[in-house]
Amino acid sequence: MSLASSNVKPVPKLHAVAPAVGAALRSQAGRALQKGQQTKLAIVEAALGLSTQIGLEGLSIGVLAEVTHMSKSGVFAHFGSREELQISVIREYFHRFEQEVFYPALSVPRGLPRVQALFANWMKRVAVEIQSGCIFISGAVEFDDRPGPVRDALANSVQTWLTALFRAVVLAKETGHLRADADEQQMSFEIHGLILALHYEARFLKNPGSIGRANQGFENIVTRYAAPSFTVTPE
Amino acid sequence: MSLASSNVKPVPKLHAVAPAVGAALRSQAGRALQKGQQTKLAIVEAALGLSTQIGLEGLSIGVLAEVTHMSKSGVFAHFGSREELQISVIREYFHRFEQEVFYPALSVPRGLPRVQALFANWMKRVAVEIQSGCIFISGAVEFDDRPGPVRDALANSVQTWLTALFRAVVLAKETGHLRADADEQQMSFEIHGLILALHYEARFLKNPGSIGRANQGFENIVTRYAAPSFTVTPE
DNA sequence: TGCAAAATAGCACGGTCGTACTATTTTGCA
DNA sequence: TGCAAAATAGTACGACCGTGCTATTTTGCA
Repeated sequence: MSLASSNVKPVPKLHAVAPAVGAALRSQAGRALQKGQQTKLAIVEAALGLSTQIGLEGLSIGVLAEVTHMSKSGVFAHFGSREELQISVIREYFHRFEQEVFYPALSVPRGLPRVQALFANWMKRVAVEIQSGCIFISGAVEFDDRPGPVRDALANSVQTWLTALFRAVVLAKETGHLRADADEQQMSFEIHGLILALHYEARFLKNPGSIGRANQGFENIVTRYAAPSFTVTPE
Repeated sequence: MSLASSNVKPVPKLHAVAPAVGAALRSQAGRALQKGQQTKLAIVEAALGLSTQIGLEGLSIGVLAEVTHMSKSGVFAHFGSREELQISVIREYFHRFEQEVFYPALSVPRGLPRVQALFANWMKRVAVEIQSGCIFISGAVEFDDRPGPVRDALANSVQTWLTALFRAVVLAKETGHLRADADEQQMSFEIHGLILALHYEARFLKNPGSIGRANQGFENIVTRYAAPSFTVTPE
C-alpha cells in the first residue's frame, strides 16, 4: 500500500523531444545515466532547501546555480523548464513526507492508535518546519488560483496525504474505536486545522506554546470522537 | 475601544524628506490635499484587489499602473517605495477587517454570544475570501522569514485581531459562560485552526463542504468549552 | 486670473529573470 | 584507448522589475 495508491501520474520526460530522432537510438534502454542523475539529485536537494524557505515561486535558477556551484544553463538543462524543476521539488518533498510521516505509522495497529501515530509523526515534522517552512502550506497559497501543472502536482500530493489520513480515520471507526456517529471528514478537517494553526502561529507569529496547543487540541478531538469503550492512552 | 487599542504605530510619511527644506512651508497645516489623496485611495483599492489574488509579493507597480490607467512613476510617487505601498495595502485591509468582523460584534452582549458573533462575521468574510484570497494568510506565508517593515505591519495587524478574539474569549469566561477550567488561549487557537483549514481546503483544494465543517467545528468547540449552565443557542 | 505647488508623466538605468542557441568538457562503453 | 553521447558551460536576448531624475500638466488658493 502506498500513500498515493493510485494516481501520481508520471510527469512526461523533460526537455527531450528526442535529439534528432533519426539518430542512433542504440543507447535507448541501457541505463546510461549516472553522473547526470547524481547531480540532478543534488540540485533537487538544494532546490528543496530553498523552496521550503522562500517558496516554490521564490525559487530561481540563478540562485540555485550559485548554491550548487554550477552555471545557470547547467542547472537548467536537467529540467528543461522552471516548472519542471518545481514539480521535481514537489515530488521529492512528497516522497520524504511519505517516508517520515506515513509509512512509519503503518506498523502501528490500525484504528485510533494509527491515527494518533500519524498525527504524532506529522507533528514531529512540523516542529522542524516551523524553522524551515512547509511546501504544502506555502505552495497552497502561491498556487491557489494559478492553474497549471505545478498546481496540479501540488494539489495532488496534498490531497493524497489528506486522503490517507482520512482513510485511517475511517478505519478507526470501522474498528470500533470511534463513536458510531463520528464524521470522519469532520475529524480529519479539524486535525488539519490544528496543524495549520500551529504552523501559522509558531512560524509567522512566533507565539510560544503553539506546539503544546496543537497537541492539546488533538487530545480534545480524540476525546470527542473516541468511542466510550476506547480508553485514551496518554503517551 | 478599537481593535488595535494601542499600538498601530503611525508609519512615517512616505517619500517626503521635505522638498528643499528651506522652501515655503506656508501650506504646511492647511489640508491642501484633495486630488492626490483621492487617486491614492483609488490606487490602494486596486492594489488591494491585486494583492488578495496574487499576494503582496506579486504586487507590481507596473501592473498597478496599467490597472489604474496611470504611469508607473505616477503611481510610484504616491508611496515612494514598494514596501510603503504594501504597508498601505495592509493597513487598508486591516481597516476593512475591523469594520466587517470586529465592530459589528461589539453590539452583541459580551460573553459567548459575542464570541459566536465574531466567528460568524469572520466566516462571512472568509466565505468571500475563498474566491478572492486573504492577505493575512498569504502574507503570513510570504513573510514568515523575511524581516522588515512589511512583515512587522502584517504581524502587528494579525496579532491585534487574534488578541481581540482572545479577549472576547476571556470575557466569556469571566461572564461565566465557559467552564472554569477552560483555557482561553487554547480555545482561540482551535478557532483559528478552523478558519485556516477552511481557507486551505476550500480555496486551494476546492473541497466542497468545507464551510459546513468549519461551522460544525466551531459548534464542537463551543460544546466543549461552554459551561453546563450555558445553553447553546443554535442560530 | 495668475502662479506656486502638487500631481502626474516620460525616460533611462541597472538588475534579475527564464530560456534559446552554441561551444566545450566530461563521461563511460566498444 | 578512442569516440559518440551525455553533461556542463558560455553567451545573448527580451521581458519585467523598482526607482532615480527631469519634464509637463493639473490643481487650488491669493
